[in-house]
Amino acid sequence: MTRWLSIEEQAVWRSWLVATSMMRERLSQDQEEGSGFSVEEYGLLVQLSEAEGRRLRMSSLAVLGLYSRSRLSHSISRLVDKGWVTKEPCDTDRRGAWAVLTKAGFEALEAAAPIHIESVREHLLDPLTTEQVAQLGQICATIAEHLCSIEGADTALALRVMGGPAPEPSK
Amino acid sequence: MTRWLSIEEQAVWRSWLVATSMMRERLSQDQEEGSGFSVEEYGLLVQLSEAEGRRLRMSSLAVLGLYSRSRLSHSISRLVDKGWVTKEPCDTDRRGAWAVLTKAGFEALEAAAPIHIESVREHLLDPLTTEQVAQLGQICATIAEHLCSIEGADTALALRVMGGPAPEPSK
DNA sequence: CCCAAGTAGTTGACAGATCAACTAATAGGG
DNA sequence: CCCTATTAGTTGATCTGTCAACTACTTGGG
Repeated sequence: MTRWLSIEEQAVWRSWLVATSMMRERLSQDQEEGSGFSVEEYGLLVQLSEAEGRRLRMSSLAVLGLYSRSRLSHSISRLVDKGWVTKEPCDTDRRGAWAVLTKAGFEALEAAAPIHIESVREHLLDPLTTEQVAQLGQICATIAEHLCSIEGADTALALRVMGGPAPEPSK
Repeated sequence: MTRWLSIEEQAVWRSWLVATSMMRERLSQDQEEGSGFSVEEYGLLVQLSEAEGRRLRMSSLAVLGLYSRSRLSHSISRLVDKGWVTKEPCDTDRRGAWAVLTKAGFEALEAAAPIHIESVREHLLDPLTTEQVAQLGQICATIAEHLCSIEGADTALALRVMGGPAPEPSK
């Protein structure tokens, strides 16, 4: 027995679709015009830049960046080619590998950040009232938490930045 | 002079990123498991199904579905191969082409709809309070409208379903 | 009536993402 | 200590999306 969407719910859903997809596209566009990398790569570099020693194990980075292992592997290879990242073997687990942000990578990130931020402000935060921004934060956090609770436990790691202290890494 | 994001703003932005990307992924997964097509294809078929005569000119469909011409052309070819859609020449403009939903396409859509709806409810609507759903609708509509106003005029067409009567098509 | 400019749509080359299969190393129960 | 199950990461085939170039048709000014 399908519980169909009411007109209002449909409207909410469609505006969600339009807003998220247009926002994603606009961000990509702004980003790629200014800096040499895509929004996705930007996200990875940010994660690395915030990590201790500007390095993360591949699998942690995959979780934090919501990447599949395979996608990450391919992406990182490209970043290595561009010189933003290097890979180092892991002493304590010889299967493992560290992805390490290079100096050049960090500088590229610093250069790109203002463009990114400006785009976020202009297209997401500025058009909303302060109250709406707060509501949006609450709403997205709820949705994200709900989705995390469904998936594997450690996906929740991706939320660690979203408030509260960082949970202990799972390994 | 970059106006950096406050901690709270950062949290909002990141939860937006996580929520939108996880939501998209989950929806794809639920969808593809049950029906034979992707969320994107689903969107196109819905647009066709709602149009008069279950047909749309390629360019209108591109606007409504937020597709580039090229992407649409490729996607429609695939849908034609699968038998969900056919293409018909346009009498009044011999450059033009109609994308027409087939009977099989409509049936596939009907079969997929409950899965789609269920996923939207479960992951987006249900975890939120009624009030939050309303807020989210308002927020997304604002963002979408803002983005539309930046881009070309006719992108606004994509919003026609979001409430209010349909504006006159631009041509 | 003609010609330039614009529009509709397609195409093919390329970049990025997904998927399944693979190697290599660790972990843990007997 | 071994043997299986699990985890880390990579690879290559395939699919989808993007971009720029292209054909074909329409439109509107002179």
